[in-house]
This record gives sequence, structure tokens and C-alpha cells, in this order.
Amino acid sequence: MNKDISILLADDDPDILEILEYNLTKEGYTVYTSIDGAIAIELANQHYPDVMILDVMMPKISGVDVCAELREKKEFQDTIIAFLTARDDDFSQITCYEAGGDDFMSKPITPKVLLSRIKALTKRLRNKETPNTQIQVSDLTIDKDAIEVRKGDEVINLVKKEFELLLLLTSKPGKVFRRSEISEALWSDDVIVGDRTIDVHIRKLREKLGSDYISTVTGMGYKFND
Amino acid sequence: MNKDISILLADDDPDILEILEYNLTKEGYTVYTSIDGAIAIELANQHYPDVMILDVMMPKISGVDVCAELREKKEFQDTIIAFLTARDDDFSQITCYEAGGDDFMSKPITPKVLLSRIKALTKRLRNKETPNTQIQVSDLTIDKDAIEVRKGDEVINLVKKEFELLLLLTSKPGKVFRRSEISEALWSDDVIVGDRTIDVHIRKLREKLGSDYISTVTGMGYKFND
DNA sequence: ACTACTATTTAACATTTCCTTAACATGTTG
DNA sequence: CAACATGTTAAGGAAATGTTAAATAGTAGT
Repeated sequence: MNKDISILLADDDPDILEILEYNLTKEGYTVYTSIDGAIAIELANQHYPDVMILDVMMPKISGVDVCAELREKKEFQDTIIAFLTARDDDFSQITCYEAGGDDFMSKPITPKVLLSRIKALTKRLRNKETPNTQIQVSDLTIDKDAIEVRKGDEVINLVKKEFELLLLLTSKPGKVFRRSEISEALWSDDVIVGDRTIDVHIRKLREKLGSDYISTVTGMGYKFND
Repeated sequence: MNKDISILLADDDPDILEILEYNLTKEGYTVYTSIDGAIAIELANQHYPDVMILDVMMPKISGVDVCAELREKKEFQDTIIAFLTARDDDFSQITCYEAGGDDFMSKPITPKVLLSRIKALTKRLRNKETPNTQIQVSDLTIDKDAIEVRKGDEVINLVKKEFELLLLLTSKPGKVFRRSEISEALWSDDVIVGDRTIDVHIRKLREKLGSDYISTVTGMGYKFND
């Protein structure tokens, strides 16, 4: 469920890293870990994680400096960066936010709290997925979103049942779908359609697409030619 | 500088309210205050603040309940809601995040820290709302801020539901939105609208915009033609 | 709280679209 | 060429959508 979200953890304490990595991985996040700021920057530039959890106190480069440096670059403008620190005083909080941090958490922190915090932070991130809505088969483009089929420039308008039937057949080009399979896929169990019904829909498809796409295998069913 | 950002504060301690209101107002935010959860909900529905800072412990309705209730409604999906509480234990933090909270702060909090926290929270808000307040689709200009649509020079006045519906459809021109999607986007989960309700809104849109923009895909839904 | 007003939803009915069927034609297989 | 499977056509009816008016909910002003 969180497969598409990656998190970079940076902390100089290997124990903390391990605990957090374990818990985040278990939730389905992709996790990168680093034990200092320099490695964190390197990993960030390599993987462009969605979320970074930075310990403020780290050898070489502090979390705040990591954040400030990355925020300079356009690629990290939308990365969510949160800080983790033992020092819970005003000064360091403000420093963190000024460096461009999005959140601030104080140690000790339980994995449970960290998780719900990360969920809150990524909630907004989540809803910009662009699933592959277009399918290419032979010279046809099937657009599931637009519920339409294009053949070159020409837009072919199919009605619901025709579209569903085409989707089924093209889901496995070359495979012969027997009538029973088609019936199962297009109609609910309690509906029993007459023998000619499927034929008629096939005919409409052939009429609209051209007669070369779908072929009949007598006694077996229909298939979409690849 | 923060003129365009409004903040709703809810806390049962008038002193805290006053201190925070003073400091936030000084920074240029528009501030609303309420001493309990009921008033907070009322004010929220009236002003649609960008940020809400809720005390968890409040008479009548708790901050968590306020958050949960508002999050039900689509209008508050993007509102930033942060909690303020004296109880800093795991349990209440998780409760807060589960209720849909974006941040969690523990009292006592200095105005300075609160300010930098709010800045971090609204940072994302700021650069998301400015650029695309106007959308161009075919020959229509949709202005999210002014809630108005222009067709050439002519201003077309849409009411709220019509506007929301148009926004949804134009968010992905060409994509067919099924009734269930439309229903989900325009109404909260607990409201079930009758079958003809969506049609009527579509009809109004066609009446006002012209009938060529929105087409029906029988059995599937509606789409905005691109 | 009352009124006037607007927005939203519903219900009833009209219309359109499309799915299914029946009847018949044509094709395919042994 | 029989027996069966599939193609074709048009028509009836079911389902989806369009339309209208009226009921209801929500808002603003007094």
C-alpha cells in the first residue's frame, strides 16, 4: 500500500536506524538509511526520496545543513523533510523550520508515533498518481479513462458493452475466449443472456473497428488477433 | 505578507487565545478565535480558514472530534489542522493523526515556535494556490478564487455545486467520470443523493455553458470534451 | 424569529439510448 | 448435405438519462 513512497533515514545511531528501518519497511515503504549527513546527501541525489527523516546531530554535516543544502536545489523543493532531535528547545526548532524543514520530532520517539506522523505528512503527496490508462493493441489505442478507442486519428465511439467486450478480448490478444468466459466477464451471475447476444456485440465491434481484428474460432469462441 | 492566510484558533483558555491571536495578527494572519469546539466548527464552516490550531481538551466538543467532523466534508480536505495539547503521550498523538490532523504540538508553546511551525505548515499551501488559480479549458476560463467562469468576455455565474462539478470534470478533460466518482467528490460519504441529482446539475451546467462541453457516455458517466 | 431569497434535492414524467431477442440467413464441419 | 454454429437484421422493451416543477434546505436581511 505504501509501495510507491520512499523514505530516507539519517541518524548516527545504528540502533535507531535499524529499528526505524524495520518498522517502515514492514509498512511497505522503501527505505534508505545513512549514518551521517554526507551519505544522506549522496543518497538523496541518487534516489530522490519522497520523505527524509534527518537527525539534527550528526557527524560531518548536521541534519539542518543537509536540509538547507538540498532545499537549494529545485528537485528537492517538494521533498518532505522532517527533523529528529534530542534537543527539544525553541532554538533548534526554529532553526529547523528556517532551514526549510516541514516537521520536527523529538527523541525518544516510538515507531508508532513516527509512522502516524509520516502518514500525516505524506497524505497530501499520495493523490497524484497517474496510472496507465491507455493500452496499445495492434493499431488501436484504447483509453480506459475516456472510454474511447482511437484508430490512428479517428476516434471510434463504443458503447458500454462493446467497450467491455473489447477490453476483455484485448486483455490477452491471441487467446480464445469461450462464450462462457465472455458471459461471466460481462454479465453478473444471475443474468443469462441468449445465444445470439454475444454474437451481436461482436458484430457491432467488427462493424466499428473493421472486420480484421476479431476472429471466430468455430465451436470455441472469439479472439483478438495479435 | 501573510494577509491571505487565515488561522482559526480554538482553546478553552482565554489567556492563551489572546497571546496567540496577538502574535499571529501581528504577523499579518487573519485570525479567528473560539473557546470551544462547537464554536470552532461554526467558524470553520463560515470562514473556511487555511489553518486550524485546535486544543485537544475543550468543553463540549474536543479538538479531535472537531477535526474528525470537518474532515468528513470535502471542503476541509485540504485545510491544515494542527493540535495543541498538554498531554504529550503516544496515545493522544496517534489519535490526533488518525482523526486527520497534520501536526501535533505540545503545550506550553511559545508564540515564536508556533509561528515557525505555522510557517512550515503553510509553506506548501502557499506555492500551491498561487500559480493555478486560473484554468483554461477550451474557450472557458475558470477562476478558482473568484468562483467564476468566463466564456470569452461573458461572465457565467455558477452556483457552488455547479462550479465544483465543472472543476471536477475539467480536472481531467476527456476522462469519463462515473456517477460514483462524482458523488464521492461533491458529497461527503454519509450523504447519498438521488439518481437524478447529478443529472440536474449537469443539465444546469449545459444550460449555462452551452451544450457542447459536457457529453454523456451512457452507462459510464460524463466527460468534459477536450 | 420571520421573511424573502437562493441553492439544492427530489419526484414524476418524457425521451433517448442501447441491450437483447427472435427470426432468418449464411457459414462450417464431418 | 445434414447438423450445428455463427452472422445479420430489425424491432420491442429495459435501462439510463433528460427535463421540469415543486419540495426542501440553506442564507441573508430585518
